[in-house]
Amino acid sequence: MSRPTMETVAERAGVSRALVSLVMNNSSKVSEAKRQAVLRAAEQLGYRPNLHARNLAQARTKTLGMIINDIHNPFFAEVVYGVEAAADDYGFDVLILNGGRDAERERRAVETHLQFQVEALILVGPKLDDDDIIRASVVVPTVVVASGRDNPGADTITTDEERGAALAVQHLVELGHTDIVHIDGAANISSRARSRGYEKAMRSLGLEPRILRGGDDEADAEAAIVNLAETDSMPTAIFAFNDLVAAGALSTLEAAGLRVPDDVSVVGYDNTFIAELNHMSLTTVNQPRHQMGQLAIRTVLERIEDDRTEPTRIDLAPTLSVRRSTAPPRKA
Amino acid sequence: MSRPTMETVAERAGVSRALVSLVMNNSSKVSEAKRQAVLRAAEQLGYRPNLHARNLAQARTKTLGMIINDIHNPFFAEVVYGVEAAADDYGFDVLILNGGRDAERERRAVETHLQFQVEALILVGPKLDDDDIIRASVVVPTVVVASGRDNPGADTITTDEERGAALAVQHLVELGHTDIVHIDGAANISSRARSRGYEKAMRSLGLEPRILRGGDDEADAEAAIVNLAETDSMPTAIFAFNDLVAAGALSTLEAAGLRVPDDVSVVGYDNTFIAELNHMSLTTVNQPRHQMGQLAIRTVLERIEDDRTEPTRIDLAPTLSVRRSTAPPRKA
DNA sequence: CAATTGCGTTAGAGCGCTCTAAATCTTACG
DNA sequence: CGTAAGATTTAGAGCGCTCTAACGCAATTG
Repeated sequence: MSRPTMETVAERAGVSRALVSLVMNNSSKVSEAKRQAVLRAAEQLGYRPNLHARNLAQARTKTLGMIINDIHNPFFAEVVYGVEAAADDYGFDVLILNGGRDAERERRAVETHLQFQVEALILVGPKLDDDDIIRASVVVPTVVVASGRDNPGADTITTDEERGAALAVQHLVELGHTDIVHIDGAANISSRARSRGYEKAMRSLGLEPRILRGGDDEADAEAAIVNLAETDSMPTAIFAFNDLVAAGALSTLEAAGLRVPDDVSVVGYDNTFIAELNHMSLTTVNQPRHQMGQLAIRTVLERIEDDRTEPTRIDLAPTLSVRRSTAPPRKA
Repeated sequence: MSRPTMETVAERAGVSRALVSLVMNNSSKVSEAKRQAVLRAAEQLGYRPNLHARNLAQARTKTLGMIINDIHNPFFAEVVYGVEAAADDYGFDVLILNGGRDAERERRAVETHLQFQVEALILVGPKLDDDDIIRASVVVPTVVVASGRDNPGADTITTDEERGAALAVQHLVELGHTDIVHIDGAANISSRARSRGYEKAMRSLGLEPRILRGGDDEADAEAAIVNLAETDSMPTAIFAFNDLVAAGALSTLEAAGLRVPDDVSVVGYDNTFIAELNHMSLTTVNQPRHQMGQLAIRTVLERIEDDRTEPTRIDLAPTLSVRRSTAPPRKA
């Protein structure tokens, strides 16, 4: 037997459907007596408002759609918490769909969200290309978080990744390193900015940049370092594209008999869970993820409620989390 | 200006609303000419069906609600992928809500899902208590994944955690260990079964169990091991409640000058991302998470489509993933 | 005491869609 | 050429809710 409706509750409480509606939206213009009667009836029947009906009638949903690049990645989880905290404050529900590291899946997720009439779209580290994002942002306010680039049409929340890379270089140089290699993120979306930041920082300090092609996992790091050991000289410090690559560097270096940080210092990027593990204890560049999530909501709400129309771009400052994977070079 | 509706599309295509509906549900009884006309009109207008209206009219949503204990935890991510893959196969959308390690939040998430009229609830590692789960399962088919216990009213997908613990013990004993300590999960939901498995396995092999109070993070492991070093004797092997505790053990042991696995072997549980990192390379008990997710969907669909009513309980077999954190004891 | 005010309540239309039953149009056949 | 059988198409009710306008009634006022 199907779920009770407002009609059912109204009957049981001996009032009209409209009155039940008022109670459910706790309107002030309902007598205490009737309010109680309605609440009691609802309770007894296990009544729950049907959001679909409400959304239809109200022509708004108070719902936001979020798409996460990959739930596997704890980097994004922190952003999600920021988003949820802020959305709660404003009384919005957040529906999460998993992109699964696949642009096609993300495209379908956008479609699903739009069909659910979400009032805004929050894309966390999207794989989508500019056209996809433009197409979405025409329909509904869209904010892109942590994509590492500008997104036409949409609002953007990023951190300054060039600056993040510069922080890493500075830290190593201050420790006394001069021979610092960068393992980049290959085709990864943020790779460009980080490499550029590394290169600029090195040059501005009068050092020669050395960039190796990496990727975004441990194996990529291994390949890069093996290559380094065989055909090139081993540097005193490595700045990796992200924490996972840094982790790969750690194990590959130790397998080669080199100690971190005694022989080689390693810096990661993102300050994920991995970096925090005592056993890894990676010095790494931190992005204020929670804050990024919160700002995403604020930004998007400015469009919904205050109908702002010009795109916004917020670029936050990264910081460095120093741990035990960096130290002065041996022969310094 | 608001989004186009079926009415708009119908007008533009010069047909009735009903016909547009047929096309949108790609019914076979529509002439090719009209189908094209409708599709073209829809395309031009950027029409998207309104799911709320559809759900209302159909009195079903083809949507499942999933609640994840904590998106931070990559253990659950794999389950999510299993769930999504299976749901895709059956044409269901899966809405994800984050429990945030908080029973109250989960309760609200259940409520939200029910108001969205989801056809089933998938609870992954829920914090909810039995009553909450019963309450939910009365309204809608509910399946609990990886809760480590039976859940009245709901279907359950678990792995045999006692057996998992036994696998760990067996492995260590086969390597030659006899002095094996277990650091438990304290109040953690799965702690009981794992400890029991450890204890039984030890006794059945004629060994004396030693259980230390742990917890579920690195610090808990550290406390336990410091305690071990100071007031008790160091064993040759440690079986930790989970991978994170094992990671804590790793770093604490090394900080104390002990080498893993040369001096002490360490086994974790869950085969998370951490265990896989080369630099950790933890031997650990693996749960078939992807499969658990898939089975969750199958199970719940049996209720929705084949209206099964008796509760199901599926208990999968864990396996052991042997890596480099275990080896024969030094003096063997 | 009739008229006014205001509070609490309700009737009824409408949100965008599906679905049944009925209408219309083709086509085929005697 | 008339008619039955299909094939397409459409009208219209209804899903559960909100919202506007109006209603009933008691309290207030001149």
